[in-house]
Amino acid sequence: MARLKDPSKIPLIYEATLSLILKSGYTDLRMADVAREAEMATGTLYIYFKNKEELINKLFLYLKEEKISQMFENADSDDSFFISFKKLWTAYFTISLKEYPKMLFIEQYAYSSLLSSETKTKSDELVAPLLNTLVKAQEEDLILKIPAPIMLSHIMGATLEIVKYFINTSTHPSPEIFEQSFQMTWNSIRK
Amino acid sequence: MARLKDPSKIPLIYEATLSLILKSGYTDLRMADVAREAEMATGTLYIYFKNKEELINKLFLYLKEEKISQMFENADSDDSFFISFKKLWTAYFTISLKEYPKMLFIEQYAYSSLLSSETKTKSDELVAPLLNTLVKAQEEDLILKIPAPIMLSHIMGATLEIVKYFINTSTHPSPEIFEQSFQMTWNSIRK
Amino acid sequence: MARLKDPSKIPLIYEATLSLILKSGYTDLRMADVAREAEMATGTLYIYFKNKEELINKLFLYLKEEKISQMFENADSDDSFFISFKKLWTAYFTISLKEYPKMLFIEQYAYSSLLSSETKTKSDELVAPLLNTLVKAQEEDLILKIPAPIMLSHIMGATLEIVKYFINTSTHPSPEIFEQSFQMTWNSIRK
Amino acid sequence: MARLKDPSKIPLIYEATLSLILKSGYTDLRMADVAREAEMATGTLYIYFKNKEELINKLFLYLKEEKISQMFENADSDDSFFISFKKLWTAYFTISLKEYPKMLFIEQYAYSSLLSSETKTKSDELVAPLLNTLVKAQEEDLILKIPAPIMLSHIMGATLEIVKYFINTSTHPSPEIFEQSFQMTWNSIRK
DNA sequence: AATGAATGAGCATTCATTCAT
DNA sequence: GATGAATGAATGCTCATTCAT
Repeated sequence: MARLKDPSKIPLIYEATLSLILKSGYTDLRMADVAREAEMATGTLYIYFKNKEELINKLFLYLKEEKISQMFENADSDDSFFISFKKLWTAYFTISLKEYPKMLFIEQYAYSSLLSSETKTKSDELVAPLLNTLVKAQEEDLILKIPAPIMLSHIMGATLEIVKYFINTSTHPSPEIFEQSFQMTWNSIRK
Repeated sequence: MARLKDPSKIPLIYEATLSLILKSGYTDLRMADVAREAEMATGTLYIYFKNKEELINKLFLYLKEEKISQMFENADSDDSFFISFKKLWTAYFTISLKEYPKMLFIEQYAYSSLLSSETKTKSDELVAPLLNTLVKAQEEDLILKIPAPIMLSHIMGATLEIVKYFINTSTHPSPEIFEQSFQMTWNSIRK
Repeated sequence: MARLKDPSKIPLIYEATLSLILKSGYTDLRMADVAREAEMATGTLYIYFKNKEELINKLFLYLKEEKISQMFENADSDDSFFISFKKLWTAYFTISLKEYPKMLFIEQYAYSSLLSSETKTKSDELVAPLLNTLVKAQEEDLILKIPAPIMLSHIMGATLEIVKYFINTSTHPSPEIFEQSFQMTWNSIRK
Repeated sequence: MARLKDPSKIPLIYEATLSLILKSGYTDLRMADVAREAEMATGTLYIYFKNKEELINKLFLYLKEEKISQMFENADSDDSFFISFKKLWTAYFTISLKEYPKMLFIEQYAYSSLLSSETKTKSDELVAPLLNTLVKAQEEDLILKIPAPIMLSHIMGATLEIVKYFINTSTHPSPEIFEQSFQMTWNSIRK
C-alpha cells in the first residue's frame, strides 16, 4: 500500500513560501528554495500542489481565511454593535501590524493576475461575514446607509494604510494614535 | 556630428512599459517586449536605462510625480480649506479611477523590494505638499489634530480601496456614491 | 530514491568541451554547444559545473593531470637517468604530437586570466614530479646544476615549439629529426 | 575636399588595444573600450580597420615586425657568429622580459584561429632573417646540421618559456641564470 | 510518497557593427 | 573624417516542471 499524503507537509510548505516571499518578494520566489526552506525535495512540492500558481492561490485563501477567523475570535453575540465593531477593527489593526507580511501578501495578490477567478470568488465569500455585520447595523439604523462593500473598502483600506505607515517607518502606534485611528474610522460611518 | 540622445524616447519607453505591466503584470514584463512596444531595439533601452531595475524605479517616480501634479491642477489659493480638500480628494478619486493601472503600479511597487531606498526617499518627498495641506488646516483648527501622515494614510488608503472596488466589479460610481464616499472621508477628519 | 549524480557525465562534458575548443577555439565556445555535443541539456552542465569558468578550470587540471600521468607511464625505477630522461622526453614529444589540441589547450590557458590562482597553484603541484627527476640527477652530478624550474621550462618550451612546427606545417617528424630534437635537448643539460 | 585619414590614430589604436588585452585578455576586449582608451569614438575605429578581426591581424603583424626589428638592432656584420647569436638571443630574452605582454600576444595568437592564413604567411616571412642566420652558420659548419626551422623553434620555445617562468613568479633573472640559460641554448646547437 | 537529477524554454544583457548627422 | 546613438543577434545562466529510481 502506498504511503498516505502527509498532511503536516502543507503548512510547512505554506510557512516556507511566506517566509521567502517576505524576504525577497514573489519575483524571487523559486520552487527549489521553497523546498529547501520546507526541508523536502523539489519534487515533493508537486505532490501537494499542481504547480507554483496553485501553491500561491491556495496559500492566498489559507491566509485570508486565517486572518478573518482571527478577526472574529473575540466576537461575542451579546456585544453592542459599537463594541463589536471596535473589537473587529482592533483585531484587524492588531493582526495587520503583527502579521504584516501575511497581510501584505493578501493585499498585494488580491487584485493580481496571479490569482485565478475561482480564487477571487472564494475570497469574496470569506469577506461576507464582515459585510453582514455592516448590513445588520445599517438595518438597525446605527450607521450610515452606504453600500456595504463601499463602506468596508473604506474602512479596511484606511486601516491597512495606517498600518503600512508604521511598518514603513519602523515605528509603533502609541495608544493615543491607536485611539485616533479608530476615531477617524468610526466618525466616517457613524450616524 | 553624431545623433544626440533622443529625449522623446524616454516617455515612449515609459508608456510601453506601463502598457505591458497593465496587460500582464510585472512578473511577465520582458525587456524585449518593452522594446517592441516602444518600437525600438532591445539595446536601445539600455542606452536610456542601466537595466530593468532602473527602468522600474524611474518609471515609478515619473508616475508618482505626474499623479501628484495632476491632483493639484485645479488648486486655487483663494479656496477655503473645505473646497481645497474636496478638490484634492475628487482629483485623487477621479484620477485613480481613470488611470487605475498607473495608480495600481504606484501602489503595488511603493513598498516592494524592487524599489531602491533612494527611490523611496524621493517618493516621500513628492508627498510633502499633501502633508502640508493637512498640517496647515490643523494649525487653523479646521480638522482633527491627528499626526498628518496618519491622517493622510487613512484618507488615501480608504479612497483607493473604494476605487479598487469599482474597478474590480467593473462598475462605475454613481454621483450619489461618489458623494457618500467623500462624506465618509470628510467625516473622519472634520472637527 | 532519486537518481544519483551520474559520474560518467563529467568526462562526457570534458570531451565535448575539448572537441569544440579544438574546432573553433575558446572564444567561440558556447555552453549550448557543449551540451549538445555531450548529448545533454544545457541545464545539466550547470549541475556539474557552477559556470563556464569553472568548467574551463576543471578541464585544465583534468588534462594537465592526464598528460603528466601519461608521461610517466613507461617509467621504470631501474632505468639509468639517461634512459629515464629519454623516456620522459619521448613521451612528452609523442603525446604532444598525438594529442596536440589538448596540449595546446593546456599551454594556451596556463597563463591566461581565465584560470583562477587556485587552479594555477594546483597546476604547479602536478609538475613537481618532473622537477624532482631533474633535481635528483643534479644531486648525482649527472646534469648541469641550473635551477630545475628554469631547466624544465627550457626543455618543455623547446620541445613543444618543435611539435607546433610539425602541426603547423602538417608534416611529420622523421626518425632522424626526432633524434636530432632529442640531441639538442640532451646537449643543453648534459654535463 | 575630405579630410585625410589621420595616420597618428593607428598607433593610438594599437596601443589602446594592447593595453586592454594586457589587462583582461582577448575574450574581454570590446571595441567600445578600445575606442575609449584611444580617446576616439567607436565609429572611428571602423574608419581605420574594417572590423575587430582586421584590427587583431594588423596588430599582430605590427608587433611581430617591431619585435624582430628590435632583435637585430645591435647586429654588426663584423661580429663572429657566436657573438651575433649571443646578441640575438640576448635581445630576444631581454625584449621578451621587458615587453612580455606584447610577446605573449604574439605567441598566443600565432596559432590561433583569429589570424587569417594571409597573416600567418606574412608572419613567416618576418622570421626569414632569423632562419637565414642559422642556415649560414650551418653552411660554415659552425653549428649542428639540423633543419633550421626545427632549430629555431627549439631556441625560441626554450627561451620564451624561461621568460614566462620569471614573469609568472614575479622574479628577475640573476646574471648567473641569464648566463646559464644562454649556455643551455648554445650547448643545444653547437658542434 | 519522496527524491533530486535532468530538462530546455526563456530572458536579461552585451557588444560588434552600422549609419544618420 | 568623426561621432556615438541605434541596432538586434547572440549567449550565459535560471528555474518551473518532469520523471527515473
